[in-house]
Amino acid sequence: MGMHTMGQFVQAVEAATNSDDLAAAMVEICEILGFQYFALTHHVDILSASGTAIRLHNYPAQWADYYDEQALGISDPVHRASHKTSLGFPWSRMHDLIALTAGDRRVLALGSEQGIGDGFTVPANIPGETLGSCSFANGADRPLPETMLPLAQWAGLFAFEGARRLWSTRKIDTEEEAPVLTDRQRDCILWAARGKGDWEISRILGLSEETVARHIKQACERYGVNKRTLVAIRALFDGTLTFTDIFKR
Amino acid sequence: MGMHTMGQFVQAVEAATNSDDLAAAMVEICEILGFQYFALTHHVDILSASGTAIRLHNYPAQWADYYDEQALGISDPVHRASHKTSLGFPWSRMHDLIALTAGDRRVLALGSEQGIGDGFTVPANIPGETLGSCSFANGADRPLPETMLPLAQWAGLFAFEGARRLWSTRKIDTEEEAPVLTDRQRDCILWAARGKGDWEISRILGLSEETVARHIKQACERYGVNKRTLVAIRALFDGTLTFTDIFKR
DNA sequence: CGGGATATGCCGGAAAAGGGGTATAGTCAG
DNA sequence: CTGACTATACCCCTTTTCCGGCATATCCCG
Repeated sequence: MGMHTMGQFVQAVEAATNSDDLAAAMVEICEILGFQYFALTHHVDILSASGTAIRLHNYPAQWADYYDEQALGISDPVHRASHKTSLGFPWSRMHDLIALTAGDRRVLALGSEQGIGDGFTVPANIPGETLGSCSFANGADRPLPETMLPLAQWAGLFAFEGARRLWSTRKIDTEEEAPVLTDRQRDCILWAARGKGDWEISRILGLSEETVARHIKQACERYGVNKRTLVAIRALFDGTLTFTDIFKR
Repeated sequence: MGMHTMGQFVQAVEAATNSDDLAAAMVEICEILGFQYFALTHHVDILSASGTAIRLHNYPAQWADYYDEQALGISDPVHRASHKTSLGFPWSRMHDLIALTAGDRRVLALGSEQGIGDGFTVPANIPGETLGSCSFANGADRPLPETMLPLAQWAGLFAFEGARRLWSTRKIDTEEEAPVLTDRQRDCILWAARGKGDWEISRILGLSEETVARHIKQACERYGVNKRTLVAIRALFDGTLTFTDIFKR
């Protein structure tokens, strides 16, 4: 196969002006890659996020309905796994990424009954944005097209970018930007995230307790939140802090 | 070309037991894809993050030294752009992602003088982890191998995953078993992570304020911590909560 | 049945965090 | 040089959180 057909996919996605165009391109690329189904989605409870969240798929209607009713979008093991890596993964390897609960296995078994067997999910993680992914899947009787997975990785991300454009999720043109903390603010939030109180932090950083409180307060203002718990989580989410920062040493 | 050579790359990366093995595999895949240089890196100031951060490249030494001295790892326009997307991008398209400052152009021009012309960068963003990327580049006289970019996307991510394994970025969670929270404890921690106070949570869940405080207190005990900020972060880290849970609308 | 875990309520004091000002000094870009 | 931003420090006051203990009702499991 080749780059030729991929070129057509690129053109189709870039030319898409609505979700139907994008869906058509996805159906074609599925054909080429050797998949029956695709699902391009933000990881949210779609019923409560109607409209604003990316959501495009050609799964069997019955499965999609059940999925929405149960609000699986927020607990789906496939989605959880996609938060642990940036590389696409076959569903059969999910247990390398997350611990599967009994409920997870039930969901997977149920999907299998509904005609969704093995699949390949491409994470689409962007710091500070709603997490998303593009999944490709086949019926239980049809194996994954192993050799196509590298191209599926690319096609999935390219399609997700196309969806972001269509849903106007990209923030470059808008004025709102991810808050940037000063070094001191970040230091203080880091120690707060480690569970230290203001007084402890002041000893660690050699500041007065008041100054620590001030830095944390101002960090909260930048994120537009009013609790240090939330500022720490937001900083974690957009990459200002990382788990390794917090737990190391 | 094909999947055959990609298969060898997969084997080489998976078999790698140290960074030299990985570097050798990268050199080979660069050859195949049509690039001279690669850079697999966490986006940090490498001089102050010695040892723990992923960092592997075959850039000209002179450029790398300059880069480190100036601590470009944290302000590099290529890195900033890679925080805005999950899809690999040619450097010539960077301005679609971020606004390039005068300083950015200076860095790019300087790189060009040092033998780094156009390149292709694959973002590797994972929530809660240090942001990273894998870049492929050529000298100024050599154009990007356009048709290879989809495979470069995959190879870059695969290599980054290999690097994460070698640098043991994912190992922290195997130390101790994650405490299990009761449903109510989890509910309360979830709302606390969303920045709600006990009184608000009590209204949301239909409990008394005291009971909410009690659940949170007991959740803290299970994690062996003494602050709600830390319990929320620990729960996020071990998957008891997810960013999607917290930010879902 | 009895023990353990869970969920719920309440009290009170000590400590911490949130929200409002004010002020000085340094840095850096325009 | 000026103005914006940063880092530092202090004050006051209110609200929230933390910590101890106490008490009841449910449910499941052996």
